[in-house]
Amino acid sequence: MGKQRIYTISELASEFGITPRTIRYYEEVGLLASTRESQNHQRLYDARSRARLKLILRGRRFGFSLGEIKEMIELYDVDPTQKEQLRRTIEYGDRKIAEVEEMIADLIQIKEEMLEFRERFTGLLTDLEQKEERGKAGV
Amino acid sequence: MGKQRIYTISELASEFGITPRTIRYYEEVGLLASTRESQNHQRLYDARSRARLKLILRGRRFGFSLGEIKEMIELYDVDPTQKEQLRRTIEYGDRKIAEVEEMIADLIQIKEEMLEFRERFTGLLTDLEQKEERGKAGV
DNA sequence: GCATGTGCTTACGTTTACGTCAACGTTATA
DNA sequence: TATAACGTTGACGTAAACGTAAGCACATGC
Repeated sequence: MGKQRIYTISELASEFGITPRTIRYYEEVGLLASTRESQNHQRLYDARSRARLKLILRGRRFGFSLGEIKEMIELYDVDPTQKEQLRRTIEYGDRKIAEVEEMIADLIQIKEEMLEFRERFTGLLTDLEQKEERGKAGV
Repeated sequence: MGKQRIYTISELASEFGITPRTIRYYEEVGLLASTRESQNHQRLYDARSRARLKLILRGRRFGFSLGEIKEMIELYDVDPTQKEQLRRTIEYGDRKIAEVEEMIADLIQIKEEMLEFRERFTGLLTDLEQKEERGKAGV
C-alpha cells in the first residue's frame, strides 16, 4: 500500500498556497470531503483528498468555476457497472477533451503572437541602441 | 488602408456573444475606449477597438482577471522610443510567455490524463457489453 | 495551571464582473 | 405623430469565491 500520511487543514493549505478558509469553503460547497478526528472534530485529509484538492486547484487555474470543476471531478465517482452512466461519462469526457484541445490550440496561437510582438520590440530596442552608438561615435 | 467599418455597441456584443452592458463595463474600468457620435453620444467602435475587445475576451477565457488583462494589453501602448520602457515591456512579456508555455504544458498533461481515463471507461463499457452478449447467447 | 497555538462554527463583509431597471433622448417606421 | 427600437447615464442588485472576526474547544509547553 502507499504510505498513509494524513494532513491537517493548515498543512494542506500552506502546501498549496491557499488558506484554510478556502479548503473549508470547498467542503461547504461539496467539492472536498474530510474525515474528522472523533472527539476533536478536527478535519483530516488523506492522500486521496489531497489529490482531489490538487485537481480542484488545477481546474481553478484555468478559469473553470467551482461548479464546472465539481461536475468534472464527479466523473471519477461514476458507477463502473452502469452502462448508461458510463456512456454519458464518456460522452461528457469527449466534450471536455475537445475543449482542452481548443484551449491548447488557442494558447499556442497566443504564444506565437507574443513571440512576434517580442521580436518587434527587441528590434526597436537594438535600433535605439545602435542610434545611440552612432551618436557617441559622432562626438 | 483597411476598410474602416465601424460598429455599434450591440453589433459588437452580438458578434462576440456578450451583452452591451459588458462592453460598457470594460469602458468603465478603462479597458476599452470608444469614440462617440457627436450630438448623439452613441458609442462607436472601429477595427482597432474590436481587436482590443477580442483580446480582452481571450484573456477572460483563460481565467485572467480584468486587472491582469489590462496590464497585459497596455503593453501594446508602450512608447517605442523609450529604451527603459521597451526593456521592461520585453521582460514582462518574457514572463508572460513563460506562463503561457507552462499552461500549455499543463493542459497537455491534463489531456493525456483525460484520454487515459476515457480508455479505462470505454474498456469497462465493452466488457459490460460482452458480458451481456454472452448472457443472451446462454439463453 | 495558564497562556499560546490550532482548529471549529457561525455569520457578516468584500471584491469582481457583470445583471437589471428606471428615466430619458434620438431615429426609423407605420 | 406616435410608437417601437436602440441608445444613454445613473444606480442598485447579485452570484461566486472567498476574507475576516467573534466566541468557543482542545492540546501543549513552560
